[in-house]
Amino acid sequence: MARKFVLAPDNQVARTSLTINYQDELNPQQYDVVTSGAGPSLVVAGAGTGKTRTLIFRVAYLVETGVPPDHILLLTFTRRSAAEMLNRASQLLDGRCQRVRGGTFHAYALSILRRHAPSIGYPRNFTILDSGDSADVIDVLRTASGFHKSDKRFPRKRTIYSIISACSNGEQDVAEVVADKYPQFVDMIDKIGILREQYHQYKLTHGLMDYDDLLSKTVLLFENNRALRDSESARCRHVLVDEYQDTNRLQARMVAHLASVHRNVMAVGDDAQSIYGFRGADTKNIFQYPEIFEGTTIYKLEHNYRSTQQILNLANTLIEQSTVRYDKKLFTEKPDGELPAIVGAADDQYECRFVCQMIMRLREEGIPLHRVAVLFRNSHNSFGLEIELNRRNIPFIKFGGLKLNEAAHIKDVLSYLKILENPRDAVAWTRVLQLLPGIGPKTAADLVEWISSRGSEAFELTGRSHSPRYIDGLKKLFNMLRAASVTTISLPRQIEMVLEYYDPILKEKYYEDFPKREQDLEQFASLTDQFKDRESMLSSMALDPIELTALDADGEEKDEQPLVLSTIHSAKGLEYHTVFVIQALDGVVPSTYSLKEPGGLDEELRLLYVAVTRAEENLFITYPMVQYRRFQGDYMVRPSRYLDEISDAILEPWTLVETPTPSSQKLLS
DNA sequence: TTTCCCAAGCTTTTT
DNA sequence: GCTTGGGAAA
Repeated sequence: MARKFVLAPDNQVARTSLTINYQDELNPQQYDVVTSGAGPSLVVAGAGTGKTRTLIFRVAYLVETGVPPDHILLLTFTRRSAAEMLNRASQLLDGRCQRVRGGTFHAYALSILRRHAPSIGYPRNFTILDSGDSADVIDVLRTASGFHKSDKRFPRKRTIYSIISACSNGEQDVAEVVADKYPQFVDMIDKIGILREQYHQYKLTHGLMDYDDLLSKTVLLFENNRALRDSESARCRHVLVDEYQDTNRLQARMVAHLASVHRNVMAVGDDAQSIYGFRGADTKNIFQYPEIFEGTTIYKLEHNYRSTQQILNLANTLIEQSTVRYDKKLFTEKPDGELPAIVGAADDQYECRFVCQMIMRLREEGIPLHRVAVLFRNSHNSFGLEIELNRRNIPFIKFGGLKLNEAAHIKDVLSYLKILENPRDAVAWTRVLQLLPGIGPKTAADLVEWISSRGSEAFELTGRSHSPRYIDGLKKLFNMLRAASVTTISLPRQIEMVLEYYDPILKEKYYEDFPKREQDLEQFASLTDQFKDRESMLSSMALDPIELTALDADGEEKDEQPLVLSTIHSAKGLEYHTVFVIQALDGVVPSTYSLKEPGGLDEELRLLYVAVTRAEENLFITYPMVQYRRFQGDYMVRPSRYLDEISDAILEPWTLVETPTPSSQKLLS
C-alpha cells in the first residue's frame, strides 16, 4: 500500500531572519494567506481588499523562506499585471524576486510548447494565429468545401470560428455549443463539425496554433506524457493563480496538472468580478476548486482598503441585484467621502463637457491626470470624449479596443516575417500572395499548396511553371524573402527589407490614406527594437498586442502622465483616485446582446460592479438623455436598469446647469 | 479567375 | 460606418 509521509514546514528556521516584518505590513487575514503552509489554498478576495498586495507578499515570503525564485510560477490574466506584480515583489526584496516566473496562461503554455511541440506532431517554430487569422483559415476551408453555396445562409467566418473556439474553451462539441448559443444554425451542425475537423487538420499540416491550441495542446501534452507533466510540475514548486474566477475549464485543468506533483497551488479570485464568460470563463471553477484539490484551505479577504464607504455602499447595493448570491459585503475604515454621483447630461456633448471640466477641476485641486480613469463598456463609447480631450489638449492613453497589429497593413508586414520564421505558414502565404496583382483566392490556394508540399527550398521558384500574369510579382517577392532569410541578417534589417519591398504595395493598395499607414509602419519598426529575435517578436505581438490608441497620445511632451481611458474589461485589477463611468445607458450596460445570453444580465451587472469598485475617492456615473442615431434622428435613451432602484442616499443625482451668460441674465432682470 | 461595384447586414468585451 | 458577400465585366 502506498504511504504518505507528511513533511513539517521548514519555515521555523528561517523565520527569525526574515527581512520583512509581515505582521506589521499585513492585516491578520492577509498574514494568514501569506504565511500559509504547503498544499492547495483558495483565497476569495473582494474588490480592493489587497489581493495583489497579498500575492506579492506571498511571493516575497516564499522566496525568503527558501523557495528558489525560479520555482515559483505566477499566472496572471494579462502581461501587464504579471510585470507589475513581479516588479513590486522585486522591490520588496531588492531584486531577489526577479527570477520568479510569471505571465499569462497563454504565454506560459507557449514556453512549454516551444520545447515540446514535436512530440504532438507540431514543429517547434509553429506560428500563432490571432482570431482574424483563424477566421481567414475558416474562410479558405469554407470556400473549398462549397458549404456557403449549398445553404441559404451559412454562418460567417467569424461566427464559425467563435463556435469552434467555444468548443475548445468549454470542452464541448459543436452540437452543444450551437444548441446553446447559436440555435439558428442547428441545421448546419454537421457541416460546422466537418469544418472544425478540417480546421484542426489545416493547422497541424501548416504548423499553426490558435489561442485555444496553446492551452489545449499543452493539456494534451501533459495528458499524453505523464513524465513530462511531472517534470514541468516539479519545476514550479509553488503555483499562484490570480483572477481565478476568469479561468476557463482548460485553464483549470492546466493548473491541476501543474500542481500534480506537489499540490502547492494558491488561487486568488472573486466570483463577483467574473467578466470573461464570453471567453469561456466559468465561475463554476472557483466553486469546484475545493473539490478538485482535496484539502483546500479557504481564506477570505473582506476588508477593503481602496474605496470610501460611500462607494462600497453603492457596490454592495448593486451586486445584491444579482440572481446569484455573493456572500461578501465589503467594508472599510477609510474616512467618509463624497456620495457617488449619477449625472444625467442632456446629450453626448454635455456629457463630454462635464467629464472634461470635472477632470480639469480635479487637476487644479492637485489630483494628477493619471490617477483619474474614464471607463466604458465598449471601446467606441469614448470616441466623442477623445475628440473633446484632444481639443482641450488633455493628454490621455486608451486601453482596450483596436490593436496595432489588427490593422491590415501591419498584418501584411507581419505575414512576411511569419513566413521567414515558418515557411509552412499557409495563412501568411495566402495573405501575402493575394497582395500581388493577378493573384486572387484561387491562385493563392494553388500556390500555397505547391509551396507547402516542398521542403526546404520554400523560397525558390523552380519546379513549376508560373503564369506570366503574376510571374514578375512572384519573382520580386521570392527574391526579397530569399535575401531576408539569410541567417546572419539582424531583425531590424529584416524588417527594413520587408518594409522596403512592401512600400509600393502599400501605396497601391491604400492610395487614399497611405501616409497615415506609413507612419504606423514606422512606429511598428521602432517598437521592434526591444525584441531579441524574430520568434520572440512574433509571439509577443500575438500574445500581447500593442494598443493602437495607447500610442497615439502625444509622445512628445512626457512631462505629465496621461489620463486613462479604458474599457471596463481592461481596467480589471486597477484602481484610481477618481473614476468616471460614461455612457451608463440601458443597452450599453447591460449590452443589448447580453439579453439573449443565459446569465448575460448577471455578467453585465458584475461588469458595472467591477467599474464602480475601481474608485478610491470619487465616482461619477454619467449618461446622456438623448442620443442621435442616423435615420432616426434624436431619440430618448434611458440609464442602465441597474441604477433604477438605487436610492438618492446612496447614489446622488446631479444635474448640469449652464453658466448664465450676460445676455440671459439680462433677460432675467 | 480576378477585380470591381453594389447591396445587405451587423455592430461587445480579450488571450 | 464598416465589413462581407454576390454578381458581372474584363
